[in-house]
Amino acid sequence: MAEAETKPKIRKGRKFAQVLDGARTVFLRDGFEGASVDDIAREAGVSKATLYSYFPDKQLLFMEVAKTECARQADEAVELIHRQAPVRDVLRFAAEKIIAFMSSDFGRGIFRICVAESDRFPQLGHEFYHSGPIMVRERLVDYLREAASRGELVIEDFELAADQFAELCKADIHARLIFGVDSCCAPRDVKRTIDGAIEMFMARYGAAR
Amino acid sequence: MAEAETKPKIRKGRKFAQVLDGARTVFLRDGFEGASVDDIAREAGVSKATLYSYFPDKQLLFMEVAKTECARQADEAVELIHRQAPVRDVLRFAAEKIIAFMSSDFGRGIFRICVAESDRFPQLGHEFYHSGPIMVRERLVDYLREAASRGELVIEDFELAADQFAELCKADIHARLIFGVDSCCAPRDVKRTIDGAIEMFMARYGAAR
DNA sequence: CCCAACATAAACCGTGCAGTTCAGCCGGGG
DNA sequence: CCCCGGCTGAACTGCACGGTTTATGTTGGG
Repeated sequence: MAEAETKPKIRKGRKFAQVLDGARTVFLRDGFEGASVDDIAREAGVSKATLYSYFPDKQLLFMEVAKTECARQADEAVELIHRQAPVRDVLRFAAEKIIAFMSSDFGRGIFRICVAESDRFPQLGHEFYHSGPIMVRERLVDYLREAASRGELVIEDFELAADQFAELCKADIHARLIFGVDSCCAPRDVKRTIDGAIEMFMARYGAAR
Repeated sequence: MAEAETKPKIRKGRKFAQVLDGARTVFLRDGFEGASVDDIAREAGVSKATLYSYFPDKQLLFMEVAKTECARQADEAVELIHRQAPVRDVLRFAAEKIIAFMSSDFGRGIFRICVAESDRFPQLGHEFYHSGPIMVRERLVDYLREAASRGELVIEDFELAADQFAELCKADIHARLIFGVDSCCAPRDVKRTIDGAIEMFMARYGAAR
């Protein structure tokens, strides 16, 4: 699944990863327009000529970085769940993961850049959506199905329930992060949001107690 | 509240609004970096010289547009609520308003640009946050307080409850809009999200029936 | 009718950036 | 020892853009 290896457009070689890494850093920091190829080459510790020997142009390089990062994002999401613990514990674990991701520099960076560039690069938005939100939803749905079959939850629309939970985890926090109001999110606020999300979710979907 | 009129930095004049309008269009379409001053002048039907006679530079023009648009956004939010209707109806009304805004070209545009530029222009993120999400929260909190005092709802943390509801309205829809997957949101999906949000909110905060 | 203030189009300047070229350097394999 | 391919850095091209200037209208008030 990972390697098609047959793409004709991009050469490989010793410093390939180096270039990609530098590009990652700079694009995530400065966005597509903001990043200069010279910056990227410097950051990567590579000459511009070398960079252009690997990638035909800035756009392709950017798309390659974006794709790689989306894949990485997906990896992060995969190890989300699959537990037999009490529902509330599993939900808390998932919530913490979700919030940790969106608080991280990486999470914020890739989100920002995808939002900003997703109409200049339509497939980028698509890629991000499927490797992020959709991935989370799928993991969550898997778990919810199990829990429901054990009679711990009562859910009709699993996709919706999953989306709702993920959304609840963002309450207050996501906006503050994105728009940079008091950049660091106090653990107190995080706990409040998580507790709130779990409480709400259980009130709606918890088996009648 | 609207006019301080004492700002020394920006001249007024006949074509002031024209310029601002053109800038609005182009910035919302192309972002800050993407927009060229020539484009803006052309769009505004004004010469570049005229434009620069009103605004000292691109940044100031941008901030002025952004501030204006944030204010507009706030206006949209204000007429949200204050009703005596059944809770579910009021919530549905609010949800429709929220979704309508974020589906609109204007809503998507300003969100995108604020996300993209909020670290180049820190006060922009701040402005957007306060004239958007915070505004909605305040209206919602006002209403929730009333409803709670009438015994129709039982809520401890009103701000959290308001944020949660607003967040629930985004489920699935927001991401799809932002990242441009099947750009138009089917009314069916909207209804599903709204119904889901209301159901969840009432399950959590509805007075014991 | 004229003058002053404002508007316009167009040329212009400096800068920064994507992308190219080239002369040279390094390391490894014949 | 030499050759060859990858790498380097630095210079260079072309272009687009932010911002300024200029020479020419256009308008409206005294």
